[in-house]
Amino acid sequence: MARTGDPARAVTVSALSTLDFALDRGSPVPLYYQLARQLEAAIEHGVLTPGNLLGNEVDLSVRLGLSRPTVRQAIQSLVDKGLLVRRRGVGTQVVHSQVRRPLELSSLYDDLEAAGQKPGTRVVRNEGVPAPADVAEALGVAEGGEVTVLERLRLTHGQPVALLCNYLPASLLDLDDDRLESTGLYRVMRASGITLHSARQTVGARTATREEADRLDEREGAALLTMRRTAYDDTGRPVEYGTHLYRASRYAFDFQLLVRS
Amino acid sequence: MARTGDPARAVTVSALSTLDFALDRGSPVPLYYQLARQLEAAIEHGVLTPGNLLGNEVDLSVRLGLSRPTVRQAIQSLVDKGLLVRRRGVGTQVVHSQVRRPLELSSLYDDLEAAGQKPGTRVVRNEGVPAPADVAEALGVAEGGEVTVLERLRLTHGQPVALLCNYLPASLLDLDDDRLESTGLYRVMRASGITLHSARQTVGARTATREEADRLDEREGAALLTMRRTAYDDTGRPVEYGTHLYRASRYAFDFQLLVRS
DNA sequence: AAGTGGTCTAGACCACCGG
DNA sequence: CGGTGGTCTAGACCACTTC
Repeated sequence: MARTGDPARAVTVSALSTLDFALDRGSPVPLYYQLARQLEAAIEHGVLTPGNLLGNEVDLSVRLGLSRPTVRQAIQSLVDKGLLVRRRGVGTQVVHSQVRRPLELSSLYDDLEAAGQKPGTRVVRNEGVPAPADVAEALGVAEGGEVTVLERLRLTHGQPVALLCNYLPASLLDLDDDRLESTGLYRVMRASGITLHSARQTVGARTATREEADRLDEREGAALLTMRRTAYDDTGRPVEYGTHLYRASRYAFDFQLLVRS
Repeated sequence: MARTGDPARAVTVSALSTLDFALDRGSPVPLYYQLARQLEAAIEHGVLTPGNLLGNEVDLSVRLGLSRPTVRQAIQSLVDKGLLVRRRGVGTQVVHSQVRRPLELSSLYDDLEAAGQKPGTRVVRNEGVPAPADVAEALGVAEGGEVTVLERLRLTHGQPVALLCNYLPASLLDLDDDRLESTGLYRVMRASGITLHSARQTVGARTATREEADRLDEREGAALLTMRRTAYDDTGRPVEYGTHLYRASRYAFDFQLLVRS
């Protein structure tokens, strides 16, 4: 990031002009997406460093042989990700940022795997039951109507991390114990053609009861993180309702947020 | 053209064709934004109900006297908010959804106010101190360099809800105790021209120490929600680092998430 | 085959920022 | 003032879904 001794330059000009981008018009991948990915990679690898100006859109589009709207679409997608900031009359620059993990619908399995923890799962229960009142309301089914209940114990290094209890509309999909023990619920759902769209979560805390403490290998009265979630597919239909218990001594939720402007 | 009276139609045609939108070309408000707001209002007020098809973009643009890209820009902004879903070859429809609160950089003050709780604040501490190691790292200043420390007790109905400890770079802004007691920290920062851009949060839980219990009016060993956060402005500069403690019996975090597709 | 959204072009004018 | 991004137009062709 050699801040040169040139006293007149407050902001370094980017090395973008020396970069060459490989755009393949024959590819089914959209041009704006190809460009966005390559810009992102350049930022990731430090070719474009924080504070660098990106150069104006018109020049860039001419150099790349693209129209300006297409270049804008690429840039906009990175702005939406929080990697770039645009200022009218100034230009587009790379944001300084220590961490860039996006906020996603948190899947405990994926989180643990990303942390290199090799998660394990023990399916404790997997059967059809009449829906209790809270479940019926969350899933939009009649109280007492059949739903699938799924109870799992999540482990890392052989130690319990969380107790997961999920309810799904009956006959939504086949929940094979073996598949559930080798991956996360959301992956099983996605593989069955269910596209998650949104979810509502509530995160709280409470102390462990005697029974919970036993199952999680904690002491009675230990602090637990609680999470209640309803997830919806892209038609707005509820596809999952769950209440989860996490050992606070071994797990915390980690978010990266972008402020809507 | 209009759908024939085929009774076997699964999806109702929207009332959009009977709606009239008022677009003011003289206004400084962008046309796509005017349209987006009016579509959003129509959804909000139930004029466009979940499952309704929106009608194709070309017709809509002709009817409104706008170009298709402009109409698309309006629709896209609502798709990004999770209100609409587009399917190639099918159309654009309103998403069924019980709740539509977006996830935002959670400000406790705003959250409580939105819940009609009339939050109160007692500023316990507000002074310059040498930065401890964790604060120095989070804010990107030298260890022992001066930072402003702010400790506040947040109340509703005269009862403590949370104990907030925040650190800010010294001389970032004037923190007037009176203003802090009448509103939230983020509002004070915004009013000082600081535009928040992103934040990283970690949410966990633990049991209350004797002293914490006293200050929060809880019992020793009660479950507390913990939150650690670093917030950045749009240049990527850290502007705030905080560690917060919430009474789990009186507060929980509530999120609405959209899945990136 | 017909209809939809997805992508792309080659221009245009405007609003804002800096010197 | 010149340069930047912000907005807008009027077309075009393609990919996908449904009938």
